[in-house]
Amino acid sequence: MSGPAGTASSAVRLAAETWESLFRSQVAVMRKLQSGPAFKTLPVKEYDVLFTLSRCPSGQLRLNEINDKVLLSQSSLSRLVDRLEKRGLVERTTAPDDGRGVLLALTEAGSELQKSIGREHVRDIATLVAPALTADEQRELLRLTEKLRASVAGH
Amino acid sequence: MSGPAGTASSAVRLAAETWESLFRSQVAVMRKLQSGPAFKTLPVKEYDVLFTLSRCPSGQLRLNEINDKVLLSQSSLSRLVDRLEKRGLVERTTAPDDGRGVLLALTEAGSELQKSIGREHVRDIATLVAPALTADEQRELLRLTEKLRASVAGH
DNA sequence: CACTGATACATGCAAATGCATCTAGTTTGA
DNA sequence: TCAAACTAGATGCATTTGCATGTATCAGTG
Repeated sequence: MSGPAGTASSAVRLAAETWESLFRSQVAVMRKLQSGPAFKTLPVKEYDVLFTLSRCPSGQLRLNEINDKVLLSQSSLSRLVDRLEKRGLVERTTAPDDGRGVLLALTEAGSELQKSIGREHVRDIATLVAPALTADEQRELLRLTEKLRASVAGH
Repeated sequence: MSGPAGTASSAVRLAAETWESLFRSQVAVMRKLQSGPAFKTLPVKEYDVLFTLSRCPSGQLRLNEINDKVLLSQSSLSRLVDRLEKRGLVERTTAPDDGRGVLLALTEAGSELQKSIGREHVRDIATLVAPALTADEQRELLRLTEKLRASVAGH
């Protein structure tokens, strides 16, 4: 180890406590959000897929791209998409440049439902987050979590 | 609405983007962590219960207290504890002051396993978090997420 | 071009999850 | 004091999840 005695272990401890706190805050917020009326018609994870598609400029995403954003196994996502497709909220298309791939796109109904739930969802989020942190603190939290995410994603 | 036009809506947007970033970073980190070899012997959620018990000064927690920390329904936690109990990692006891309640405590084997997985888990966390954020940034992230959690938990 | 290995997604099946409900213990209030 | 309302946790059952594997396509090598 480098540095004075105890330095390495306290760095490890700080990282662990930081993650623990991030994780618990996520649990606390998510618990409140998913119990709200916005998700009576559609589970949060299914909404999340609709949301991700709605944010995408091209309007289409590969399943494996979506899988990076969501905490679900590949097979679970495949079946989640089955359910969305059965409800007419999304459409599967074979990727033009890769015969193995599947492109997913929102249908009109899917887009409507996403917007409808999204409006309420966003209000719920603000109700939880705005009283907890100042705007500056929110911006800092946004910056730090984005930095963490980018670093972790890039191995 | 108060303030100049647009203020309220941009406050809502900031809160939503902050939450989104927090959530995605949690997904990215958790995905890496749970795919590591530390969780071959025990799923993350089950480890989390052992960990929570290990942190508790009295060594015992009520099921409903544990349920606040974990993103699981009451019934799922009940059965998760069944599995831990079947493996001899925890013990259920009727709460002395409330006949409805159940106190959960680690067994010796449970404590051993938690420590063993915990050591590796903590190293994995540090490997992800330390290269991503400076110590000061980690402390700030810890502070902000703890503030958020506390605010949300207190309604 | 055939062949080997890798990638993207689907599917069979066992396990985990959540909703609704049940049981039992506790608190409330008339 | 006692019935009604409430709370903690367990359980039946249908849905969701993940692991292992299957199928189809792609990429690289001789």
